Amino acid sequence: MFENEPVREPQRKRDATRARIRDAAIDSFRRRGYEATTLRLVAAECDLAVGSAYYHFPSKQHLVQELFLDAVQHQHDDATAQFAGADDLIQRIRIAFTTGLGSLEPYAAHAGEFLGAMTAPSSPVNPLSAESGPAREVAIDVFRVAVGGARQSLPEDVAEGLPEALWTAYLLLALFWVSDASPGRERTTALLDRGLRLAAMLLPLVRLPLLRAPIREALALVAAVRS
Amino acid sequence: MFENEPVREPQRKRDATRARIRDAAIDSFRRRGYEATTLRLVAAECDLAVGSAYYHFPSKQHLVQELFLDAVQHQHDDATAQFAGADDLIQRIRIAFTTGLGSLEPYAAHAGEFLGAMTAPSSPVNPLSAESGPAREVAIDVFRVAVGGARQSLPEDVAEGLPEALWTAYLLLALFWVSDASPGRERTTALLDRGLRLAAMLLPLVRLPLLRAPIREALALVAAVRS
DNA sequence: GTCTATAGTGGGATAGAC
DNA sequence: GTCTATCCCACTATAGAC
Repeated sequence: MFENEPVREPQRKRDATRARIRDAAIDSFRRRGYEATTLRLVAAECDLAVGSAYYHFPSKQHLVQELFLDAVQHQHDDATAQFAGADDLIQRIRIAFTTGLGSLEPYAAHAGEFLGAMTAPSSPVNPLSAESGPAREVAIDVFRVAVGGARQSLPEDVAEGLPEALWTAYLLLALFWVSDASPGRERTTALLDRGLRLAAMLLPLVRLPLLRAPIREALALVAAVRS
Repeated sequence: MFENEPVREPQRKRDATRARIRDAAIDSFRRRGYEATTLRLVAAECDLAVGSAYYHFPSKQHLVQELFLDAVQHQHDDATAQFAGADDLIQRIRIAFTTGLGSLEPYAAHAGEFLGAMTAPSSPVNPLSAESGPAREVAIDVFRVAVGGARQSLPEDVAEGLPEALWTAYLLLALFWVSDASPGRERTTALLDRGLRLAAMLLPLVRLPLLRAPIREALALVAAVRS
């Protein structure tokens, strides 16, 4: 209230402990996956009691939230770096997708275990949940920059709806990626290639009068998914 | 080996017990949802011990499998009845979708809880898993009949790839439906309407030479998802 | 305000006796 | 085939130490 020190000191300690738990949990998620990561283990690796971990994070799923924030931050940084040398729309979209999947790569061995936590609508880790808002904003922004910085010009409604549509497509691709057991996840790469080739085919047709109505309808459909 | 009776009798008992557990579980899933359904409760409602339930079904998820088999059978029956009076392609596709969602309606209150069990790639309940094969075949067949019995004729490759593409779209619509909290799930209905309107718009364009390549690419993309 | 220690609940799943 | 007993987990409760 009247002094800074008594507040700031505990705050630093609080944050330091939080960070220790966070880092140990993320490390364990990478090495052991979601299910084999128990809060007993995480707490022990921090030399803390189980109750202390629960004091800082109300549930195991909230620790997964930290993982996603970390991953999306990496995606953002990697994409930003690669966007510098690319002005073609399709190429920039590819960068947005591949950096996203790249940020999940450390968890690839156990990726499927996280889906259960992610898909429950009541889960804080659900990509559409309020608690996932910050991570979601960063992710969508990557797609906004990808579209906005491209050399090609798009009809206004397409340019506006496209980033969210791409983010939705990215979630679905990640869903596929998780189940992809092919060597080097080549099936996911092939699927992405096909999607981008399709996009490249549709790009020149986007101003065709005959296709205006279907395109508007398709955009409205994607917009209806999030609203 | 050498007689029928000693084999057949236990077989009947075995099936009867299995059916009791199955029905009690499905009933509990409807009333209590996935999480609140415990095998202790289900076993108690069958006057059995927990271990006995596990003797017949190796996991809770295998009981969800029974639920899906039951639901898809209802979809199949309802759709078959309604197909009799409809020969328009779009209308038949609508029937396939609405009967599918209708078969899930009894579980609507707790639908989200099942997603976690469904999306884990290792889960037997995953729609793409080997164990889900029987349920999947019935479901895809509904879409095959919907397309095959329509008055409109389609290019051969479209007619062949469309049923699986529609089934995939149905899974995605169900994914949306699960999270749809709008009154009467009207957002899901609106989404389906939009999708069908889009399909109706594209239908007359399907033989347009300019669109042959993108359409083939789109079908190949969906086919790549299952393979 | 931060953390520990401890004990407990109830759930999925399993082992082994009968 | 069925049971009882048991394991390990996420999570909660609480009382008190620093």
